[in-house]
Amino acid sequence: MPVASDETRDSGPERISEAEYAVMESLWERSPQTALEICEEVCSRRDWSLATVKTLLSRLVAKNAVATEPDGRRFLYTPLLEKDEYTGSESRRLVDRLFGGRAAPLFAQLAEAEALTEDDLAEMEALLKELRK
Amino acid sequence: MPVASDETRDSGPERISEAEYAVMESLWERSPQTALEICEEVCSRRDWSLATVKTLLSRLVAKNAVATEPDGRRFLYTPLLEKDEYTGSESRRLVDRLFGGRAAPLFAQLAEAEALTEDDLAEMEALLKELRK
DNA sequence: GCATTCAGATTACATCTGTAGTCATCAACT
DNA sequence: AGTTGATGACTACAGATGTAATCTGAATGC
Repeated sequence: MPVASDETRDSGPERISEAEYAVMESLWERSPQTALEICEEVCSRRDWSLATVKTLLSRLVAKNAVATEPDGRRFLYTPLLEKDEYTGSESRRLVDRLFGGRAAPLFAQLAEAEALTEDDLAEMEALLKELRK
Repeated sequence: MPVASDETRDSGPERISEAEYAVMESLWERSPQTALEICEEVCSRRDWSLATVKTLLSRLVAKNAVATEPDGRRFLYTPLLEKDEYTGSESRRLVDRLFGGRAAPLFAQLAEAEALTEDDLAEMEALLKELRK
């Protein structure tokens, strides 16, 4: 029997690192963008060089998190990974890892740390009411 | 003016990695414990060798997250970093990074992902009521 | 007292991450 | 057409992490 055509496995979306996330944020804000445009937005904030952004972009492309489209001799980058998809899976990871999958203790934790604003409370109340309907 | 006595800086508790966290979990569950006892609890679950646990323990000691106390020729390990301290700071990190410091969108996210159980909802309602008093 | 054994300490090593520098290429300007 | 500048590709390199194997010294069994 022939060797199965491997190397096509996806094994779930690869995780993206914190630095890579900064690049994604820029792309979620506006896309497509060139490497230079992204750098203009994030390089000063993070004190990065353009080269750093380019490296992060190629890693993101390798991870299938952003797509490239040629535009003359440069590339336009577009996010493939959606922001909600990312924040959702990271949030679930945290809840699973730290709170055994239960969200309530996380909430209690944030309350104790006084990390909940008045607005948060109001929004969450509204959300709860909505979920209960 | 003399050079400030540096090298005593703490610069905040060092972050602990995911593998290290597994060891901390065991110690939070019960402490003090020996390296072997910890391994008995986590090695099978994570498919680790005792050597791995020992490495992680020394890194945790270096990071000031656990304390050692000699017991004959081996050590008893005790957590220095409290569980709440850790989960609290990790939770805040996530909220800051992904949701601009606002907790409400995190809950919206979890709700959308159907990561909220009935119990969670009830507990959160109770907690909200409590916070509002 | 000497061999065995059981710690912790030291060393190993591949991968991932942060952060760039350098190379090769292609278009554009003079 | 040759030089210059802009771009992505390739290379670099240190520190963190995952995952151990090996070394070393002390306790213990004869």
